[in-house]
Amino acid sequence: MQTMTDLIHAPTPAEDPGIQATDRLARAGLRPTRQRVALAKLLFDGRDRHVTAEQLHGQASTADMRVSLATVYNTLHQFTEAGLLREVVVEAGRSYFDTNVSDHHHFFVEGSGHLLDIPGHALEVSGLPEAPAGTRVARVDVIIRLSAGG
Amino acid sequence: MQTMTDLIHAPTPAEDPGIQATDRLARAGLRPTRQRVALAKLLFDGRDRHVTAEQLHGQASTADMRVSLATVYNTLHQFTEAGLLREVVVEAGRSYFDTNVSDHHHFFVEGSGHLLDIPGHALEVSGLPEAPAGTRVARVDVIIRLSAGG
DNA sequence: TTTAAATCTGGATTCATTCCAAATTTCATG
DNA sequence: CATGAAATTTGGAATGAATCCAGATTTAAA
Ligand SMILES: [Mn+2]
Ligand SMILES: [Mn+2]
Ligand SMILES: [Zn+2]
Ligand SMILES: [Zn+2]
Repeated sequence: MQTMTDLIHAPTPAEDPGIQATDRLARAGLRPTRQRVALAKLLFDGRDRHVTAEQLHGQASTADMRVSLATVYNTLHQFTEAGLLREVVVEAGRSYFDTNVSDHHHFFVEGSGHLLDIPGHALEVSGLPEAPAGTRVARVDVIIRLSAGG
Repeated sequence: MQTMTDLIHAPTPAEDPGIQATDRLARAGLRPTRQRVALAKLLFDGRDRHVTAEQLHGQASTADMRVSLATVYNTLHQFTEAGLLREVVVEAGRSYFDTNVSDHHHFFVEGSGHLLDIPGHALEVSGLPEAPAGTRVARVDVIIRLSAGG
């Protein structure tokens, strides 16, 4: 549930890499439950991360945090809805969650399944046709698929 | 298995939209089994199509062709390996197979799951960073995600 | 505190896709 | 045209990511 105080904040989480997990949740209007705080600490450690639910669940287990896989899925989706994460689909049957919510694109290394960020300003897409009537552009994803072997 | 005669052909299937299903298979070095010919007829009807395995299986059933779902999957993958199709991933948990194997990109309409082609020449991606050492660019996919509501 | 709403959880379930081993079909060869 | 080895097909089982569910627990407004 949203409370009045959620509406008076200006700064975006992405702008402030050093903010604490609890603050981040508060700003996003999410209750700071034990599980969410724990997962936020793992996710927002300063690096840009691209993780699957299973990977994050594994990392939490390793760190002796008790969180069910169902909650990891719930949390990742909640964080995504709140704009704290972005979902990236590059392979059928697997979703990555990206802690970098700024405008950017990706290298995808086919064999390893690794995602690498390409800053949005580095890459330019020109000649975009108009969106079909009755639709609007929600997002432009550029995925550069890489194979091993230079 | 490939035979000697597979190697002496020049023209690419994509260049000749009117060729028969059996010819297409022969040129790709695939045996013209009843199932493959039937599916090729459905797929390469002149239009550019983006179908899932389930959709194609449904269409085959409707047309009173008896083909198992396992064979549809096998065939789609074989056609893709042979360069007759291209696999497109835009949503987790679902693969589309594209009869347009020329260089192009896609609009993806979020709600309906529809894919629309954007000719490759219409769109230009500039400022591509160099591929990381030990890798080469296999493909560049641009996906423009559309939401309903102009 | 009290208590309703929100959240968490293990287990069942869904669903696309893959796997499997037996049955059938294709086709090079004689 | 017949033979046989290799390729292909197939129904059903298995997989694995993701979702669903309903009961137990936690959060936070009042
Ligand atoms: Mn996963
Ligand atoms: Mn499908
Ligand atoms: Zn990223
Ligand atoms: Zn296409």
